[in-house]
Amino acid sequence: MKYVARANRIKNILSTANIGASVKIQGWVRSRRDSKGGFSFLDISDGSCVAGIQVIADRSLPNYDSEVKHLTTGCSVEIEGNLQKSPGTKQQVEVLAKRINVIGWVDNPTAYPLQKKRHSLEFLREIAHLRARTRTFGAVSRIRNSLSNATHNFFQSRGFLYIHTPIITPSDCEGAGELFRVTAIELDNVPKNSNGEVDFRQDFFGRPVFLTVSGQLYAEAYASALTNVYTFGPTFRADNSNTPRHLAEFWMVEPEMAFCDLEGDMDLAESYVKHLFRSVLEDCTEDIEFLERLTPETKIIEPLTRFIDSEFERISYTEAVKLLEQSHQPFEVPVKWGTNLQSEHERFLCEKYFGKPIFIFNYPKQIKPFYMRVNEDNKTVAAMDLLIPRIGEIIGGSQREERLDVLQERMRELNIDPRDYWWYIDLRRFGSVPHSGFGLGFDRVVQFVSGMRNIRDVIPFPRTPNSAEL
RNA sequence: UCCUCGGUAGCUCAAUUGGCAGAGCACGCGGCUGUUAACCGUGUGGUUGCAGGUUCGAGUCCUGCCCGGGGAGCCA
Repeated sequence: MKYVARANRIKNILSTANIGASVKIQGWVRSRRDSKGGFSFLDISDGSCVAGIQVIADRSLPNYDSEVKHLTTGCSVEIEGNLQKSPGTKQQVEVLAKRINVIGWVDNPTAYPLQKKRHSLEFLREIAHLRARTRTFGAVSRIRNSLSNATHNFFQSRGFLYIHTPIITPSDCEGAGELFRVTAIELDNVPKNSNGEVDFRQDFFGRPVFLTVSGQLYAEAYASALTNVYTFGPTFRADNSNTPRHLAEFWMVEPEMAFCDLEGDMDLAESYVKHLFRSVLEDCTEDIEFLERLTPETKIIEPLTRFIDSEFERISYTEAVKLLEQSHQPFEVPVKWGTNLQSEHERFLCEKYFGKPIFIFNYPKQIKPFYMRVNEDNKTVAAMDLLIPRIGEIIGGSQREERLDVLQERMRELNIDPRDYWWYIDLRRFGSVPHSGFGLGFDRVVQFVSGMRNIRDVIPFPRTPNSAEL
């Protein structure tokens, strides 16, 4: 038997609903229900849409008693038949099977973890290799794909170049969290120098290297030649963060624009996020509706629509602090200019006070890294965060410090060795330009759009502290 | 990492004051004239997270550890 990648999948068969047409479907059995009439209903899914297709398997099929009656959830099948109008109320059309081939049995149905009933997300997380077969994870996967596609469409249509920044890097991108070390040294035979320290000169790269925590510094180099660029790749943080919003391996979209200031940065961020919302609403309507039905307490479509049609709020850090002070809310931690805003503060502003996505910009320079551009007041830097309800921060960005002397001064203040950043400093010596960029936590956007509570459920195989089982 | 709640059958959960470890679903078998969380009957299924302790007796109480959820911090 020959197999080819098929274009005509269940989604297409259901949407064209061509009564009488001869169809072939390949997929996995979601459930089998035996009718009183001596035939069976099969619910078949191939991951192309939320709905499965109903197949009528009559007892006149030659393998009805020997095979069809023994099909269980998870078996893979190939079915040929004719599309007919369904007398049932839950679907418009169904397939009257002429031939049912079982491709792969579930050899021990009791051991197959997925059942017809609803499973907890925590349980499904333990069987990440099978959870894509559920409606929920199918929907999330299609949404993730759509957002990914929309990302490229957005930047490509604006002339941004997609660049591939390195995954392995000697740079620790100051302030972006803990690093995973990459080494080819045999850990039971570590080379030491005369001081008893690990001798990285004997390692693969002849120096210490890490997995990237951000492509930003490299993107700056390319923006300083190609004007507008973006990266979209995996990012690694070894922070011991145990929250529903953090992954040790996540995906980040990082545009970087030459000749662009902080306001231009926020403008682009706003356009981009709205483009994502708009296109996923259109592209994955059924998936989003399905997920919203699953968790009715989490509204998705209404806020998405409202955010697309409204201006995101823009407020400076200093104004935000004032607002919080005047709010008379019973915060656990009091607001104080010069310190990081607490989650409760951000949530109040974003969810309660404004009720929509907000940019907070111009943060105190003492809580931000060396590369952010120092403002006129010499107290704040041109940084911005975009917060959205329910998720919190999805974007962190800034205008970069393009002035050589100011950059060097900042590095001295923060005790950063300029020799580690010689090439980054070079960019300020040779045709420096004002430039800006940001990083968008892609998985967090998927989380927001899908309504999933835990970020571990929007990436196929999540990596978190103490968890990389498969 | 800290705070907090939890871990009982393959899954979702119950078990009163410390007193015989249960139900639904799944799976097997039988039944049923179009089902769709199918239904009816019946059967299989347990080291109560792990290791100690208290007690005549521990799923239940105590100590330590492991794992999971929620919150916080760090961030995207």
